[in-house]
Amino acid sequence: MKTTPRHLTAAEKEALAEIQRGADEIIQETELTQRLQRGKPLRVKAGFDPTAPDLHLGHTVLLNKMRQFQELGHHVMFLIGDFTGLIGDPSGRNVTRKPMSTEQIRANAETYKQQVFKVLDRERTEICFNSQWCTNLGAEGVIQLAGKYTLARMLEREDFKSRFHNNQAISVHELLYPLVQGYDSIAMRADVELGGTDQKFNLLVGRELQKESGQEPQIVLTMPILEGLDGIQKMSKSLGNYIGVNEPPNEMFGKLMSISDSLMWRYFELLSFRPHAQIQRFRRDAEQGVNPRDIKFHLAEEITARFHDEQAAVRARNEFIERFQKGALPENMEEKTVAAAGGAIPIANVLRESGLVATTSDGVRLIKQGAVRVDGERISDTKMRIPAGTHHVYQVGKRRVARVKVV
RNA sequence: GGAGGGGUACCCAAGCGGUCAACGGGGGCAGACUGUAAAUCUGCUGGCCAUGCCUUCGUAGGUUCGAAUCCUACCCCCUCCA
Repeated sequence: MKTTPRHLTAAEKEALAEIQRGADEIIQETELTQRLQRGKPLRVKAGFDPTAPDLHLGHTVLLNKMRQFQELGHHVMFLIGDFTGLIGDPSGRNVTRKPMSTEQIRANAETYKQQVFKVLDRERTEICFNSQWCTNLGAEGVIQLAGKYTLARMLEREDFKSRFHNNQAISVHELLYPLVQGYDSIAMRADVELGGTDQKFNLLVGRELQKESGQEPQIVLTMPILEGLDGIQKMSKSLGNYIGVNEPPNEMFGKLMSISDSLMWRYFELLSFRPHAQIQRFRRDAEQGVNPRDIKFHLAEEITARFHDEQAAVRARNEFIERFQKGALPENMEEKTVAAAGGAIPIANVLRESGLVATTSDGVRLIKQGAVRVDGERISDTKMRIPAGTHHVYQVGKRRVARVKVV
């Protein structure tokens, strides 16, 4: 039975637009508008696997959306899947995931908490652990839960389906994952659940289970998966194409500046809090010949300020300009001391021991390629020896610099 | 349980007695060009006490002057049949 739709007020329209921003899919949008019109704060759930203790910008896409809900006055629940962590989310996997130990999960949950409040409002966030209600489910509860879903429906899920067809193992407990996640929605009485597009199936199971238990089904809102620095693969730590929320300002700023122009718009869309109109204006500026680099500065500064502060961001920008546009040396260079055994030490060893290169062989290679400078002077002699008692600035490529004292 | 195929450097993938520290591609790094971008071109992409030496081709042995390449055993993965 549907309530007759009435026109949205201006404020409601604005709120809806805000919620829609960047979202991949909203199921069902009409349900969302209806619930918004009731004027009651929505209970918004987002679950996190306690497997990735170090958050990167990819994770923050979801956090940003949660933040938006907070600012619109809704109740945001940050769920740490400490119980489901015992199963391991099979989403997007082609192999069974190894379950984690309880200690690991607890430790990871702690690091999560420390990091998420750089985006979320601490005062308005409820942190939940699903072990709270899942532990008491018991064998009986699990069986009841399992009775609400069928194997055929489980196999609708792409990763299960392909594993099944390819004769790859699917452990029975993996089938429980979506069910337990759905049970969380019931326990939390979620109005909305947020997740990445890869979570769509799990989120939909939540809807189904809520319906069965007599609750209004949650609205599912999926966010796109953020591409990493390469602009192609998803941002992930293991691929090394990420920006960690705990990285120092210069690193963060520099990495953001290194992304391609097209990726910049994607980052604006998913990571920036700027009003949409302003981003549109940036786009027009770029089309009219404004150097995209200068627009990227705004992005890099905004993001760096979010995870550090405005001052740090400004400093990072200035240093970036000094270093890479003007070619100056960084202000705070690392100071290293290297011991020369017999009064002098080969340059490749200086590079290795000061951490500028990984191995002496690598150092030798880089010297041959003209990547090494000492006090700004390019070095070509791979066998050059550095005498003790000297203090020089060593550079390898554009990014690696250190002041090294040889003793 | 039966039959067959395969495990090579970060990943994919050649090689099947010496010329192999191992073709090629991807990725990465560096140089040129630039806006630390993209695109493009070029080089590099085991280690070290460095014109030489040492260790790598699933693991352990063996044959040989010499093995990633041949033999034996073991471990792991895949395909087909039951």
